Amino acid sequence: MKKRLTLKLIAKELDVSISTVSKALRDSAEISEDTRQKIKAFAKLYNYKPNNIALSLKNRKSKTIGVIIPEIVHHYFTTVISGIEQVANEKGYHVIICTSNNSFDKEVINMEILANGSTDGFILSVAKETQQKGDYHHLTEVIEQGMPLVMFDRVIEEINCDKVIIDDTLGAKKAVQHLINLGCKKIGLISTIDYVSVGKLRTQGYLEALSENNMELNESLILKVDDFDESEDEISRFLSDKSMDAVFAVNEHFAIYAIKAFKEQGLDVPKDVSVIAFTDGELSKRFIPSLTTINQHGEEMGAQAARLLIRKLENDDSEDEPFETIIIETGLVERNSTKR
Amino acid sequence: MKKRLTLKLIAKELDVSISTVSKALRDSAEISEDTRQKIKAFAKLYNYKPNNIALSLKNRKSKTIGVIIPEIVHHYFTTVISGIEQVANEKGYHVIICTSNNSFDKEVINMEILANGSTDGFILSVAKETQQKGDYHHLTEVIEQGMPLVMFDRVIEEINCDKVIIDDTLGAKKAVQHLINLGCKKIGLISTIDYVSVGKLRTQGYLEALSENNMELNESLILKVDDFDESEDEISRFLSDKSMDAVFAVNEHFAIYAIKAFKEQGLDVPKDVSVIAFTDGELSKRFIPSLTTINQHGEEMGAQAARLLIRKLENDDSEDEPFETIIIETGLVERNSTKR
DNA sequence: GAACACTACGAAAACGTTTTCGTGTTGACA
DNA sequence: TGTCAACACGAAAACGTTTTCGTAGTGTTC
Repeated sequence: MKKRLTLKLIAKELDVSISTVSKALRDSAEISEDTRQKIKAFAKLYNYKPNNIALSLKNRKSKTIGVIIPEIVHHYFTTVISGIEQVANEKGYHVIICTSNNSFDKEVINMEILANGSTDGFILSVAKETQQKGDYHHLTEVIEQGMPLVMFDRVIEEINCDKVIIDDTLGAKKAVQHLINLGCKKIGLISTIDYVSVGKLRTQGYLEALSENNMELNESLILKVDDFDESEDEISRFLSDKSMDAVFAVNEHFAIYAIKAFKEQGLDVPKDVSVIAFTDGELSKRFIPSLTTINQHGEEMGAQAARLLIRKLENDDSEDEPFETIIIETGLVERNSTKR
Repeated sequence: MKKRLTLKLIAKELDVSISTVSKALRDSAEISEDTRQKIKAFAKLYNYKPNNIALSLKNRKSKTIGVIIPEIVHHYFTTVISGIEQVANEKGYHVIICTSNNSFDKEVINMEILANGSTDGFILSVAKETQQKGDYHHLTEVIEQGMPLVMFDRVIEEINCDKVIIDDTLGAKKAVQHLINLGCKKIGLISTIDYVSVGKLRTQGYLEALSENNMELNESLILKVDDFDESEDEISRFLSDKSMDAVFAVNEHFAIYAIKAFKEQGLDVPKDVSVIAFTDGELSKRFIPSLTTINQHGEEMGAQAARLLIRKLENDDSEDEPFETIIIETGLVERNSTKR
């Protein structure tokens, strides 16, 4: 097992001082051409690489971004991470990822650990439990310590920091407007209960689209799924006697259950009924029929979040710079679950 | 912006020496009950947390595991990460994730950066390009430096280190055996070209299953997909005139294309033909019909890899301990794409 | 009262860097 | 010959810890 080369070792070997070695390697003018060459040659030969930890301690920055997400086994979050990683690496940062598993405690602990020097700033999507609990002390604490924080997707209004979100309401409106443009008259909504913020916002988009088109609101066409595990049955029952010509679902899974239910009723998607979903994942692409969806552009969201964070990190007087909220445009991806 | 509390600051505030503070906080018997209480109270009040970077430098360990994977937007890898994270966190480690994007260069760079103190060891699934190139100098280098390395999934035979893999051949055999048990006589195979190792191994499992059951090998029932992007058409053509009663596909996507093609031929899955896939992902669960699959147990693979790595990290004389290769059992998940 | 053992604390080194400042050696110049 | 600047380098502090060792001060023992 070879020992890692340090400045000290090089200095001893070449019979100069540590400072000389350090300066030579950084091309300081203080060092003569001769010794500089000698030292650099030696360092290269034995593959010297400075110790990141020592540098971090010295510079009081780790060049590392901490990312905390509710869960990693989730296509959308991986696209966000992918976006974060790309711009982070480009700018010489690396990325530590922790999952909170939607647990408040784990979120707090992860933040505390990473805040103790491991990380220069955070990119975070809060855990469901945190949202419900309304306890944000861990967030305010890191902010008070001067660590920049960027929240994305699931953000907390009250916290004063940079944010990157999508316009859920507008996205939902887009989806429903698309259905209306196709000539659909009786459009159902499959959403989640309102305390899940996205459920609420997307429901609002649905309502706005209807009202803007002077279409009557029919409450019986709205389902708010309570228990995810029971959703398949719930949806099937909900769809059984409504004779809709279109459905907007707030996620892929609900859309697929809807299609399944329609099939069982002998209805064809998209001939008899159109289905559109929020969230564009692997499932949407491959399903038969493939799903028309609203794309959340996760990768761009990650990229923007990283850019925002790094800007704060590299700007010394960022203190008094105002916080930004970037809204990522959603996109309509037309596929085969809606008629043309 | 509050400044972070350090031992030095506490010492100054309480008019004792830094060493006294350090010792008091670690409950050293050298310190009198009185001062110990006083210091601990103060530290708690102002929420002192030791600086991880300083500890890393001092202890020459970072308590961090570096994970390098080919891509993160991939359900299987996220399950592995999830497993790694669970056992890592449990044992007080955190996890840095980097993606190589299947690029050799990025894999090398990531390893070099992380190896400079940021990380105590690696868990790695090599990039495709690395596999093709056959250049493993970055792997041997970190090993020589005494950093433990655990490879998973896509491993390199020649590298001497701990490994966690699944038995692709056995898994494939299981799948085909299942089809045979169901009474299928004419079983097709949709695989990848042989230089993708999993394609080769799974093909071998298919062959073994046939021969063990004394079934004749019919080369025309084997498709080796060359170009992933063209695979849909390729599969559709391949399936058009073979009148098989079952197909084993080496991944979800191929299986789905197969089902699509059968449908277009007017065949029903699973009534007329059974389809089974390797890799159990989101897609398999939700597709209609849902897919019978071979599950690779990614989470367990990650957990085992982490356990292996941490054992090496915590064992001082791990030098001469032999390397292990753990084989994760594959499981058969019966769903609706195979008849009962 | 001398010798000794505790007790409770502080000084300093170490981890691997960077950077400021000090200094010995040259050569030029008056 | 004395003064001074330029050059090339080294010593030391600093980042925040832990740990070893040294040592005042106190109390015990014969």
